[in-house]
Formats: sequence, C-alpha cells, structure tokens
Amino acid sequence: MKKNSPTIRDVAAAAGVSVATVSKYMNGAQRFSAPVEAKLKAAIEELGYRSNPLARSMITGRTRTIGLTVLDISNPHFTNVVKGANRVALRHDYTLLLVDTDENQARERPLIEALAQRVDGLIVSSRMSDDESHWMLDLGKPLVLMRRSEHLPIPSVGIDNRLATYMLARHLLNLGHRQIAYLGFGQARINDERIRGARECLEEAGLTLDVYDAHAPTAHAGEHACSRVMLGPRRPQAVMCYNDLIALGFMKEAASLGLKLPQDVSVTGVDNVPFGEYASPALTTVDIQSEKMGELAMQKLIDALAGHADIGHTMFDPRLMVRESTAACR
Amino acid sequence: MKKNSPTIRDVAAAAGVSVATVSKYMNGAQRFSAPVEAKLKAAIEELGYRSNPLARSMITGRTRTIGLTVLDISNPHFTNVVKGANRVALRHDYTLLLVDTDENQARERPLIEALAQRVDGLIVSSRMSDDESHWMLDLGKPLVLMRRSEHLPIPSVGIDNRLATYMLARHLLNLGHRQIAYLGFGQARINDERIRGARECLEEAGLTLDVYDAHAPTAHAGEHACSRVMLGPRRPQAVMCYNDLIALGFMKEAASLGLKLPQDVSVTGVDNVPFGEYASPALTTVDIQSEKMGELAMQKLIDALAGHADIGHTMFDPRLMVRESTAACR
DNA sequence: ATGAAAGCGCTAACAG
DNA sequence: CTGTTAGCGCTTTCAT
Repeated sequence: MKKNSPTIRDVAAAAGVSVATVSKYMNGAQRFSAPVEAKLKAAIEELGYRSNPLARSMITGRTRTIGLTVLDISNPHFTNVVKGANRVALRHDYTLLLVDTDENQARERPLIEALAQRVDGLIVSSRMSDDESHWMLDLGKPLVLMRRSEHLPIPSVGIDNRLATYMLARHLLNLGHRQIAYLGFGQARINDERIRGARECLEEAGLTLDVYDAHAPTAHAGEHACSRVMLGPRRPQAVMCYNDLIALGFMKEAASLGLKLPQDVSVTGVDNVPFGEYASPALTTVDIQSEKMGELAMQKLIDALAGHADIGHTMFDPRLMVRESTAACR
Repeated sequence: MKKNSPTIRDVAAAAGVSVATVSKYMNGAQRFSAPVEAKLKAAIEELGYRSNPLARSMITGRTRTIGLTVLDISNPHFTNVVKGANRVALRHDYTLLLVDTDENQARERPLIEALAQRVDGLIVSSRMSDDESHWMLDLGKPLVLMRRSEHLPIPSVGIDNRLATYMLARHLLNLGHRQIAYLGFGQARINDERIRGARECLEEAGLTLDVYDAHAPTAHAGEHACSRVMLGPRRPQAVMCYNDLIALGFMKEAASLGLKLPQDVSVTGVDNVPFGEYASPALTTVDIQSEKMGELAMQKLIDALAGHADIGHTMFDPRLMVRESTAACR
C-alpha cells in the first residue's frame, strides 16, 4: 500500500536530463527534441511518475480546487446545486471540495475560513446576512454567493424570491382561494422575501396572509406543523410552504389527518426538487433552477479566476410548475 | 480581494522570535515562556496569520482531507452516504473532497487517480468489478470500498444484497403474490446478487422470477419501464425494483396507466431513501442504512490512517420497511 | 525553551 | 531546446 512515489528528480536522473526539463515536459510547456522526449516518456512510464500537485500548488499558488459550502446536502435543492457546479468544474478540470455546514450557523465561519485556504475560490451558501458577511471579503479568495448580496461587492446568483411566492399566490387566487396560509422557515434569510411576495399579491386582492413557522426546512418539520395549521381556528383553503420538503411533509400529515388533497386544501412548495413530481398528488411548486444555479455560480467563479471580473448578481426567473396539489377552491 | 497573507516569517519577525518557534507554537508542540507566548499571540492576532496548509502538507505528507467518490450525488442513497461520512470526518477534523463520477464508468479511474494525490485516503463507490479494480492497490493511499470486495485486500462496507431481496420476496409471498417481477438495473454489479436473493426465495416456493431491466437507476427510467412490465403478456402481481428511485418512477407511471396501487400491483424498492415515506402509497422497501454506511466507511478509513489496520468487510443488515405500496394479493 | 539550517517536490526566471 | 539556480511556506532535526 505505501509507496515512496518517485519525484521529479528521479525522473530527471533516469532520463538523463534536468528537473527543469521534466517539469516543462509535464506541463506541456514547450516542444522537445525527439530523443529527449522519448527518454522522458520512457522514464516516466517506467517509474510510474505522477507529479505532486501539492508541491506544484505551493509555487503556482493555485490548487485547481473549488470549495463549495451548502447548508445541508440532504436537501435535494443543494444536491442539484452540487451536481451543476460539479459538472462545470469537471469540464474546466477543477475538483470540488464540498463542505456541508449542516445548518449549523456557528460552524459556518470557521469552516469557510479553513476551506478558503485549500482552494482557489469558493461558492458559499450561508444563512448570514450581508452585514454579518463582511469577513468573507478578507478571505483573499474569489467568491460567489448563492443569494443576492445587496451591499457586498461579491458576485452572486439567486432567484427572485419575492416573485416566486407572488406567482404562487396569484395562482391560488386564480383558483378561487381566499384563505391562504404561509408555512415558512423563519431562520432562513429569504423567508421574509417570500412572505413579502405572497403578501403583496394577496393585498392587491384585499386579502391577508396567515403566517406560520416550521422549525426546520425539512419534511419532518412540515409534518409536525400540519396539525397546527389545519386544525387551528383559521383553517386555510391553501397553504404555501417555504420549500418543497416542508410541503411534502405537510401533505403526508394532512392525508393522515383525513384531509383529501387537493380538494380539502391546496399545497405549494418552492424549489422543484426532483421528488415533488413523484409525490401524490404531484406537488405544485416553483422551479428555481437549482442545477443551473450551481452551474452558473461555478462558471462565474471560474471566470473570476481567469481574470474576468464580474461583480454582479444574476437572478434566475422562477417558473411556476402547476401539478396536482393545487385545485380550484370548492 | 487579493491579499498577500502573512507568512510564518512575518510572524517570527513581528514577534522577534525564530520561525521554528512560531511553527512549534502553531502546532502546540510544546510549552513556551510567558513573554514569548504573549508576543507570539499578539503578533499572530495582529497580522491575522493563518498557517498555510499546503506548505504543511508538503512536509508532513498529510492533507487532512479524505476523498469520496460517488456514482451520482443526485441519488439520495449517496447523499446520505456523504452525510454520514462527512459527519465523522468533521468530528476528526478532516474535510471531504467529493467527486461525483456521474455514472460515467470510463471517467472513474482517471478521476480517482487524480483524487488520490490530493488526499490522505479514499472511500470509493465504483461500478468496477474486483478484477478491474486491482489498480486501486497501487494508489498508495488507504482505501475503503463501498461494497464487498471478495478478492481484494481492501476494507469495505456494504449490505447483504442477496438477503435484502430475499426478504422482500418473502414478504410478497406472504402477501399471497405468485406472479412476481424484478425490475433491475443490469449495469450495477450488485444487480445479480439482488436477483439471486429474490430467485432463491421464489424457487423455494416453486415459483420463477420475471426479470426486466431499467436503463438507469433513476425514477425516470422506472417510469419508462413501467408500461413494458405492466402491459406486457406476463403482467405481474408484484414488482420488485432495483432501488427506490426506479420504484417511485414506476409507481407514478403505473398510476398514470390507470392502475390502483397497491391493489392492482404491489411495488417495492431498495435503499429507503427519505422520500419513499412521503410517496403515496408510501414505499415498502429495505433500509440499507446509507448514512451509517458512510459513517462506518469514514471511521474505517480514519482508523486505517491512524495505523489500526482493519482489512475486512462489514456487512450491514438490511431491514424491511413495510409501508403502503405492498398489499395482500387479491 | 529557542534558533539555525536543511530541505519537502516542484516551478520560474534566467542563462546558455 | 535544455540546464542552473532560487525559492514557495513550512516542519524538523540538531544545536545551544
């Protein structure tokens, strides 16, 4: 198992050339005379030489590695982000260093700071507000944020959360719903934007939004919150959930409670996780293009690494995906 | 954005000590006189010094990074593996270098070889057979395989695939089913083991297994295969799927075809992905403890790194999760 | 308890 | 085209 791998010097000796020549050969930096090239090739093959990326990185200052932090890899939204980012990284010969902060706000900073030292750049998904994120500027590494950063000179990608829930609310309104509730996740920074979008839409129709809160952005939390929402004094005709996971849990529990979906209550999510389509009823949601977001974030970072600075926010358009979990209000 | 981070020499100069002293201090290698310690602390704080892990790794030969390759991070099974592995890694102060081979058999080897150079050890999930995997022994790094490796001196973790499908088949038999089909994924090495388990069980009852094949281990492929299985000449009373994703897709399409689940056909999966529980009907499956598998794989690797060699296979027990997608045969 | 010096494996000028 | 020579930032003997 343990092998002292050959160094560039071993190759140089075996091929009868200098280490500089070997180095240049390895990097395909220039052309060589036939005999030298032949000897080089033979020696490398013979010794099974592979250049040490660490040593190389130390000099070049580049690791060809990109760090990506997600809040929870179990959430299919982030899984898709990783998928997209990874695809672009691979294409540009970068590798992904993944860090899952596990929804642990306190760990975020130290984890990210440690990560920053081992990579050429980072894509960060964080629960911190812009004000709390200033230290990121001192990381000394190019950065892309996975959300809008209004007050930070950091490129970012995200979606229009306000519009997403506005669209959802409009859809419910069109179906005739008047009693609409929002089951949010207060700890997410974007929760407020989503509430605002829904409120704006409802207020235009002279309606108000009942807001509830789930304790986590998970299906389990959605299940947990269901009875509180549906068996309380203000039973809604439709429930907009913070994300698909919560919506899925909510729907399951609603069924357990004896409610018929979507007849008794319409439910919506946000994210368009792959599984929403396979739930029954299939979940009406808003596609936020998670995979594309990951791709673009990575592309921006790689561009930045290549010197093409692009300090700007790219906002993906949310797209309403009407499926079976929403129906006309009886 | 760009900052020349201070080096150990800057700190040494600022504190009026030698670099060796700073190094020892950073590594908590020994105790220091009060004045020196105070100056060190001040200088480090002042300059915001953080030691360069690359330079350190070059000397120590250790990166405190573990490489993990998965076939497809979109598959919740692997997501859970990552989750478990990451948790243990973090606890031991290691970081995860994730590589998604994207079900691309050809890319596996180069990707893994490249990965091996940047990490202290690897956890590998691969489609290659033992015979095709001998090159892994020459990686020069501790390795843990995510499946049984009969003929390779490499520690591994996995589950008893034969038993998993045996249990499932027995369950279906108990429910009175006699016409049982298996919708597999032929490209997976473990597909054969799963077929064998189901066959053994059925043969004990004098029955045979109809085998079909999905073109991918995904929900989409399950959907695609459904009509072929259900509308063919040998319509089964129950269908055992290679994994939960295929099963979920299969169920959705079956519903579209006008079949009532589980009355018209019982369906089972394997993996116990989180969403199976939220499908309707909830999916009967076999839990393979994906997260625990990730945890143990990482633990084994870290043990190996610490010198505690453990060349052996650990097999997790599959656990039947009976839910609503299976019912007594009419 | 502290420091001087020798590299780790490689690249990047600069010569030739 | 090929070789010489400095280091990258840090750890590690080995002295003091």
